Amino acid sequence: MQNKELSFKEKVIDVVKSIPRGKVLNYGSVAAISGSPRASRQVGSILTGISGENREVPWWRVVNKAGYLSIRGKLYDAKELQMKLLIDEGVEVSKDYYIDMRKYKMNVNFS
DNA sequence: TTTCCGGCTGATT
DNA sequence: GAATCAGCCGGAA
Repeated sequence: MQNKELSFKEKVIDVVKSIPRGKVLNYGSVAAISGSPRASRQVGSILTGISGENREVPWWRVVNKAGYLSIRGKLYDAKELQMKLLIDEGVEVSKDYYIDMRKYKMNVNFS
């Protein structure tokens, strides 16, 4: 462990854990807060590693900008779980896996 | 170090 | 909001 600071992966996890219940955040914002506004894809890749194994991180509150549950590949089955969890928190999710993030997206403030 | 891949984003349409 | 194209970025092999 040579990095004095948290790795990008750790930062992303920390940000996702800070997302309040009933709110959602897009990958771009999480990536930006983590230090790389263009590394949105990495965020998704990292979330893949915590989903199914780590329940302390509300990865289901992270969606893409279009409000779509962008889960693909391995987590394809988790897509239904994500929708269920979001609805349980009060977030409206369409049967087509789309979220009204215009109302549920968390306000990110750049200090 | 180079190469590849991936839960994306922005600009257009 | 939805579909298509091209560009970015970090981690693993």
